[in-house]
Amino acid sequence: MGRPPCCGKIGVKKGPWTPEEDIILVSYIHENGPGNWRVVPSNTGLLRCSKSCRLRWTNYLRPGIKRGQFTDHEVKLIIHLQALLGNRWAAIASYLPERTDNDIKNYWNTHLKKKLKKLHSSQGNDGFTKGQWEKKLQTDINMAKKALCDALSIDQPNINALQTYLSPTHQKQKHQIIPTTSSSSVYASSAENISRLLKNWVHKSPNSAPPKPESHDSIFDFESTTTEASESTTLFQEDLKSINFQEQLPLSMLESWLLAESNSDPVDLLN
DNA sequence: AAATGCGTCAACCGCCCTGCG
DNA sequence: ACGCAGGGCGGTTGACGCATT
Repeated sequence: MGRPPCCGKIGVKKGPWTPEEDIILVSYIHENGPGNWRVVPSNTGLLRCSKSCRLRWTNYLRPGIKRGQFTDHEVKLIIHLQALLGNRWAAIASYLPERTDNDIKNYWNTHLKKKLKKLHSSQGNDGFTKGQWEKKLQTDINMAKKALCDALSIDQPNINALQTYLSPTHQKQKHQIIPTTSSSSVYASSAENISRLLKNWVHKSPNSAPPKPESHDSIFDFESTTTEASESTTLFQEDLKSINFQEQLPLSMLESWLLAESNSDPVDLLN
């Protein structure tokens, strides 16, 4: 038997929050800050369970939440991140700080999932473009998975594997299908780690230009500079050893990997 | 105008993880 | 080492509003 639900107590209110309840909760958090949700109902007099209060705050009342229509950019990001991370909505939401995981999850379930399914089913009939985009995306994901997983083994051949993936010449191999051997969750944690390392790696280069998030080439040009290849590899290895599993894949890197090579736009395809 | 269907999204449920005693 | 409780997260539900018949 599992634990009884936290909201199972008699007298605990369920359902939509009223404006009055919202005001009480917001003013309490304004004074005391978020956290220690256990004491919130008793301290505020709200007939809600602590979990409900936390959810209301994080999903609706918290400052900085953007509501309403998702922009094309946000939609692109969600599609790509979902492909990379799977249904890890909290992780995906960390790339869209103004959106909540609940919002993104709802948007995916109500808007994108259906459209992508439709797109997928129509792929066989017409669209070379649609198929081409999906194929590219899948290929890139598979290559990234393999290169990053290999690189995390921290030996020289595997470092080379990652560098190969990151190099401009990789683009010429982009239609090569590499079988997926790892789960998306394994890849996700690897990506988070590798991100910081890649970022630092670029910054440490004495002659490299500052990284431009918009430019996919500005990042990759650096490691094509052969005179620094040896030093770079050393730095790269040092960074690999100091991997922090809590770090996040930089948005610029993600976009560079996944968007720069796509001629067709997934958002357009969904319209 | 009423009935029905469908889409949307806030909120809930239940499982898992983590910290603490 | 163990159990408990709180918090986090993903999946699901159900109320609501709009569109269609």
